[in-house]
Amino acid sequence: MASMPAEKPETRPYHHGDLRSALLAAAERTLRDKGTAASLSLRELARDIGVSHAAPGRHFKDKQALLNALALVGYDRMAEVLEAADDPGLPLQDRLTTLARAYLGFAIDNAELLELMYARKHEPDAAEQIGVAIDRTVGALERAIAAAQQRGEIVDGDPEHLTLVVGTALHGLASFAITGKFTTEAAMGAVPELVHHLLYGLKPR
Amino acid sequence: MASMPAEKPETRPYHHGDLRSALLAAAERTLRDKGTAASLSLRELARDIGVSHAAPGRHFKDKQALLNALALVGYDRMAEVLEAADDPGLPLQDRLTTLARAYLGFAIDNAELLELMYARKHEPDAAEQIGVAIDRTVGALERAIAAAQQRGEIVDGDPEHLTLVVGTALHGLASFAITGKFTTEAAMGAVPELVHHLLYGLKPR
DNA sequence: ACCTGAACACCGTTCAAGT
DNA sequence: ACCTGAACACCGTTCAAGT
Repeated sequence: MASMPAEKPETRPYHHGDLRSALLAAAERTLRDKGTAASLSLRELARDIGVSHAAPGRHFKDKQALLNALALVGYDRMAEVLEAADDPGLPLQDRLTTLARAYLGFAIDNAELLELMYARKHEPDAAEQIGVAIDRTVGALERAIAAAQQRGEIVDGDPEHLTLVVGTALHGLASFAITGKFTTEAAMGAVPELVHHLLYGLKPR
Repeated sequence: MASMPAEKPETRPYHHGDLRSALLAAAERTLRDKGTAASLSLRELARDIGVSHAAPGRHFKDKQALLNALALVGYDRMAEVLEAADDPGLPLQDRLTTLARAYLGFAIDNAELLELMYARKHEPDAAEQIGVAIDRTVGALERAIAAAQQRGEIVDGDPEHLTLVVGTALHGLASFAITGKFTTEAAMGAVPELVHHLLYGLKPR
């Protein structure tokens, strides 16, 4: 028995419960409401939960530490969404399109969280944790591509490099969608064509 | 004479000069030093420049307004860099690689600014200004692709859609580089292969 | 171990008043 | 028109003290 996934009971009295996850949950809710991490105050969080304003300091050394933890939550949830959406039985193009839609949908529904997730952090330990979280996220994509490659449906080459092509494009599209460059529908609608172009290239065949 | 581009003298006494651009310049410097917009204080900016802490309020209604203006500066500068880097005489693949390198280089050198540029803003007027700025940025890419298309070197289809393929991939790669998923060298090194895959596709020919 | 209360050194924003 | 000074209502963070 290596390590069990952390349990997250849906309801819980925080009067004496575990403040850490209460803070994370409240922070996510507030972030979604206010729309920006700048207008997120530890003191307000503490007030909402009903603890003293100094209490958060026991669980997060910093406001940034809370934000980092929240970003990690986001990565975990995104990985779950992608893993759930992946269907190895599908033909390559459909499989990629499905994954792309799942990623884009998550990104649009969690725009505020995404902003945290994609923020630069220099603190080495947080960066490392986020690194493995990203790898897990990209994992589903990489498996789809490696499988297709073994079937000869994809060009030879390092699967990691090939995954990068699709990964960067999806990431960029999500970013454009979030920034408001596209509507949700336009972004979602662009997915099939994007996947097609990635597979068949911009040069005439 | 429609509208002249704003003049920006390099040196200037701010005691009585134009505070607005002094604030923007100081903000960019501080942003670069501190690394994050959260640790950027209007009061500190005012102190550095030598005006009262209420003075910035005359020029930016909000801290967010300053940040928005700074993002716009970033877009303008990025568009300049891309337009300067574009060489219409180059063969398609080289031309795209050059543009990609220029974009990536700018992104890495101006990571803090990029974070501002790619932040979601709901304020309608700022969003609109940023929209046109993005279009200008993507313009160089779009011209390269449209030209190649007319030469028959690129697949038929809406040039805007085709540009999106390259644009999203570059944007995503820059984002990965900034987040620290790649070193600068790794990201730059990945460019030629990425462009190649975009042109020739992931499916075997 | 976990939380509180008070304290410190800051903030952003507003607004009358000055030049 | 542009800036100042004072004031208001907040912050994040620390630290002794409580339970």
